[in-house]
Amino acid sequence: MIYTNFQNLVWEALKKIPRGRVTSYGEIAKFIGSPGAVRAVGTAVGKNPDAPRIPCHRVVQKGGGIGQYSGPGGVKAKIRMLEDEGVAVGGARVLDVKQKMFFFE
DNA sequence: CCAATGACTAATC
DNA sequence: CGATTAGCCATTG
Repeated sequence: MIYTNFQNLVWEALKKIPRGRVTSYGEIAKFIGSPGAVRAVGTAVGKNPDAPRIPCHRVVQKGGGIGQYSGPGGVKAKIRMLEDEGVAVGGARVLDVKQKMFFFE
């Protein structure tokens, strides 16, 4: 399986997210040069090989919503990993999202 | 090339 | 707050 360039860009962006921080699909889309391709970004993230180097669980919805997670454990595991990294999560939502949200440079 | 799909977002109800 | 609708774009068959 050969991955597309779009997917590589998305995963490159994911690797830049520091531990204990989260980002939104929209930010990634903007960073890779396609501000409106949030749907495509979500699809690309979901197809990632789930390698340890790609922290796909640090990607949440713009308003702080957890969103989805295709890995083992689903959304539940995603929340757990975030909390484990120091991101406070209440229900299916990041509490201090404005503070934890990471923006690419 | 056309149609369907999906880890999104914003607007409405 | 949850459900629905409509736009959005890259990928896939």
